[in-house]
Amino acid sequence: MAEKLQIGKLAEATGTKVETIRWYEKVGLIAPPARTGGNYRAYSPDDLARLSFIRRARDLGFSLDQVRALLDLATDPGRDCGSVDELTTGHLAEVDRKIADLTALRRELAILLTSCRGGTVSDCRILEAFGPSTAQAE
Amino acid sequence: MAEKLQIGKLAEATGTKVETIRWYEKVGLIAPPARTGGNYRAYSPDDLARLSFIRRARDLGFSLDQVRALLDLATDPGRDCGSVDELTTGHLAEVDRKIADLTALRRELAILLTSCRGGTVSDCRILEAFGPSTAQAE
DNA sequence: CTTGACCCTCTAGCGACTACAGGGTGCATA
DNA sequence: TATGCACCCTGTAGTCGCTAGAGGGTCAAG
Repeated sequence: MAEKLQIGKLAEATGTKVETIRWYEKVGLIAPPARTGGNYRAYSPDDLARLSFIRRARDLGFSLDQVRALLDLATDPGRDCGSVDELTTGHLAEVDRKIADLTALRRELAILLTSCRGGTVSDCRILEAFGPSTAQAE
Repeated sequence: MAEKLQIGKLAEATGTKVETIRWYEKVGLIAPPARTGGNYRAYSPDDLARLSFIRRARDLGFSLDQVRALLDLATDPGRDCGSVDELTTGHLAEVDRKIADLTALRRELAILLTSCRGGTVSDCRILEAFGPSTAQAE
């Protein structure tokens, strides 16, 4: 048997919080590990590899459902690699869409900011841009 | 007295879902409106203006807490406009950070994709990039 | 008098965690 | 042996900004 890791060590090794690991177990992303006599979770190097995979995919912005799909693909070596490419391409498109949205937002905010010349709220051009009648009693 | 709006009309006029309006009321973003005999919410044009303000700010990506702050500022005409500028500047910086993060992500994903040459999962370069030992039994 | 569109309250769910509260374990040190 | 401390356990509730549903009431038209 290979050496076992306590949850804290696994957390440290993968840059994950302990609670997050327990949560991944709860939602079925990692299997419930063996337990010690004192009921501590005891993880194997395989668990370390799986969690590293998960974290890497999460860092790349994949959702947990997408991670699940990637794990399924990864554990089935005969499967067509095209599915992985597809998933990644879809995710890339999503990221592109978010960047475009944020860039449009950024432009609007920048325009708003150029209109601020100080003074009081009553003649604030930023607030003006928010609606026809901004000031209103509570 | 000005004409009153039912919640559905207010929703339509502001592009908001009915449930969202009730939720804004619950979290104190808009005041509980008058009620009709049948216990229906009856909104004034002032409410319409306030909700429009809220939606506009939300569309610009401000959080509800930030919207609350903006509303507080907007209802206090003597206040220094600089606070509004500050809030907006901070938000813009946040948006810039998100764009930078997503752009870095995008680059990584694009690199990953160029490495896919088809074939089976066992020699998939994308999955390889996810960890030292990707394939693992459940 | 019934149909249908609208409204009401209350509760639970989404994603992906995070943060307790209230306890047990294991090891070192006095 | 006692005690302190770091670590672990379970379970629940909170975060953000809604969204969806159950189970009912209101109102105007046909």
